[in-house]
Amino acid sequence: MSIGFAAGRALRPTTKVLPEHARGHNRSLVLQTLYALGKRSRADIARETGLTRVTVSDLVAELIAESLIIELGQREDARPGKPATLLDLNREAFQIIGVDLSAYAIFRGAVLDLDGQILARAEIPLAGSTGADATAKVIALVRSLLDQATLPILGIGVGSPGVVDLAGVVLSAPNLGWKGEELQARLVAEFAVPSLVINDANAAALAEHSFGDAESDMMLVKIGHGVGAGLLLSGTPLFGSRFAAGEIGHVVVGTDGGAECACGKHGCLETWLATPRLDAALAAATTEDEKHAILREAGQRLGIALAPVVGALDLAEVVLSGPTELLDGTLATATIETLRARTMPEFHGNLSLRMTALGEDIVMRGAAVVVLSGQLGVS
Amino acid sequence: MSIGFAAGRALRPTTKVLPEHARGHNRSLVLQTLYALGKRSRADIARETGLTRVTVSDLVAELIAESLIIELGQREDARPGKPATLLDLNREAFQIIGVDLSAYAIFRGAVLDLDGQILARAEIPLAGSTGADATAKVIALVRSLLDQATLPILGIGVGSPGVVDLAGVVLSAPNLGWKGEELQARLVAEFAVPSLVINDANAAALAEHSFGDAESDMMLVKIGHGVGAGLLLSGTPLFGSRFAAGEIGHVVVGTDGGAECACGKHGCLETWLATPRLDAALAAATTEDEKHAILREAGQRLGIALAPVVGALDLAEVVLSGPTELLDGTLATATIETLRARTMPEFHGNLSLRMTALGEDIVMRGAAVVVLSGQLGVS
DNA sequence: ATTGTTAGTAAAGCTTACGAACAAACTCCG
DNA sequence: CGGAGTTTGTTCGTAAGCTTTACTAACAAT
Repeated sequence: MSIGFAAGRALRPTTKVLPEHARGHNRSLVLQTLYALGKRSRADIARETGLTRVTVSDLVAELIAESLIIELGQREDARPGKPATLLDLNREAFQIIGVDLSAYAIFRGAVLDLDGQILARAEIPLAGSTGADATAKVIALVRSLLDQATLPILGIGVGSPGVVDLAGVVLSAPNLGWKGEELQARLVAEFAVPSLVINDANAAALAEHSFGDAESDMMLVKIGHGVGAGLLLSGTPLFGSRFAAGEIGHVVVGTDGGAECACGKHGCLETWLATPRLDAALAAATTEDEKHAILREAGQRLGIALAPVVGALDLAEVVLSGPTELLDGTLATATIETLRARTMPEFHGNLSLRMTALGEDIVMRGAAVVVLSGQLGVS
Repeated sequence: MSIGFAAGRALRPTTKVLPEHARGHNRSLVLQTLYALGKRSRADIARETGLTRVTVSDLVAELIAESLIIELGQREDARPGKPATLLDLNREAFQIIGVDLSAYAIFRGAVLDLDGQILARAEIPLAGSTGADATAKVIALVRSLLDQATLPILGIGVGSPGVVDLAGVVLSAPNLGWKGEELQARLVAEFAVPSLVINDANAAALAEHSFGDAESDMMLVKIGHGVGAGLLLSGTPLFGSRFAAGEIGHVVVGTDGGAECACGKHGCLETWLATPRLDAALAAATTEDEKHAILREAGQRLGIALAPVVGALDLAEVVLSGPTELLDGTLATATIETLRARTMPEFHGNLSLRMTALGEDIVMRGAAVVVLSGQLGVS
């Protein structure tokens, strides 16, 4: 009496599932195996997935016909039995457009290969554009990237600030003046290419998971002009009941006041950590000790705000993304110390906090992951 | 190129899926429809699930053969066409054992019907038992409940305090002296009945979702001798990377010290909210104003701790479970006011906080939900 | 009585995955 | 060198699952 597909506890079923859906799943499973583990024979894939060689051969034939997989010739090493024919994702067949709308005053984008490597870049200054003008700049940026692509495009991925729903509608992005902007639909209409729009911090979290060997339960805190977070739970991004998960910039920290925020409250996380505020405070400081104290305070505030989240979600890992010169060092150290001091050591002793190694490209690469995941079921 | 079964974003596939799994899913879908919506004809179910009448008939025949569904006879109301044969879950066919190990100094249990109604109760004083003795008392309690059951048992559900993994091993429950206690396996070995052990707060959250019309993204905060939480995200309980999700009792609250906790830290959530502490503080208070202030303070502390969690997860609802005389009123009011003041009104303005209506039976009923969900895919 | 509608079933067909069996191609070892 | 054993990948036939099509049964409306 086995129910549902989730391991562990059963999910409440909500929609019918047909055998063809199961096939789609198994198809992705084959792609996933090749994507993650590299060159493999059909028999290897069968062993790793639990499917039979027959079924794998069938799926592989279909995928070869679609040019998603290629045969690489026979395996070299000498061993008994008929030599295996190696397969791999056809990594030379497609490219991906990744776009990052979260930087200050500039939209950035890149052409990436299926492994997430950046092949070409483009950017366009925002120059104060909002609303429809900002949308036009996104379109222009994507167009210039498509010109630079040298292979067919698997899809367009966009990491946008603000609240983004599952249909890629930017429900709210104050800085860009968007409210209910149907960006994903617009991209599909404009370019007739599969397009996916997702929140910037969620994209970053996915990038860190795919390319930065992050754990499956992690939180990525993105610090820039604003402060936001992306949450990965069991490897899946969390969207929240109103698609506003991770919007922690305006959560009040501590019980002792704090500076006034643009939102009207006092002591929001952003008042402690947004880079303009930090830069200003550091510029006003005269001694190294003062600067040190400012960064320590900021790190502690972040730790105070994150402690309940880390505890409630039992997170294994927190990753910071933002200007290294501000975050790495004193600030990060203060954050992890505060986090450890305010949570259960038994449960969270091996909690780790680190900077992302993906730098400024994290959102673009995360946008590429969204495309890979959405189009191939791979990540 | 549709991938995966999750709506919205694709999941990374991890295991093969066969047509028979799809059938299990659709089977649950039929049961779920009858469970949630009540009496229905085959044709009704077909319309609601999207499956064809043929497939529904086939599944129903199988379920009738297993006595999980019964035919109730023809629909009464007059309308054109052949009269429909109404079906329903065979609610008289099975009963469920639900056990709550989270109360102070006592284990409680009940025999429940498939609708979660309590048919009989039993309890056994803990009398200081820990370790194997405590386990023996669980077994004894279940045995006495099985004696009271009047129908075959669908399964045994247990809500245990502490950290419980997906195999029903209580990894850690300090008050019961359990460390790696394989309670679920023990119950199966002892009674040869499907058994499921889950964390008490998670069970409570599931009960609130199934019987207390809670939203799908909610947090249930359980306040008693300790403080813990159960999180439901898209209707699914969150377990966390080390199965310790919801363990917020020892998260430090605020930036202004606080009483010393049994864990060694100062200002843990439990030092503000655990019922023995609250009772003691209230007993020491002389005036009504003082008592009011104590409850206000406790509520505010809870709000301070929950605000980052509510913000990060974009929760729509927080439910409190525990002694009504302490929680309902001043404390709950202070909590929701604090929560609102410390989160984004745009996103969380319609956040609601309320007491559970399920009272002391919440964990037992949640344990029953776990059985229903695990055995039938229904909840 | 005729017409039209609804419920449920039967038959046939398609898709998907599986197991059995086999040919090809290799290594190993006497 | 040549047989034995191993491994790969394919072919063939089968079982399971859902769909479409077509049917019968049973009713209301006219």
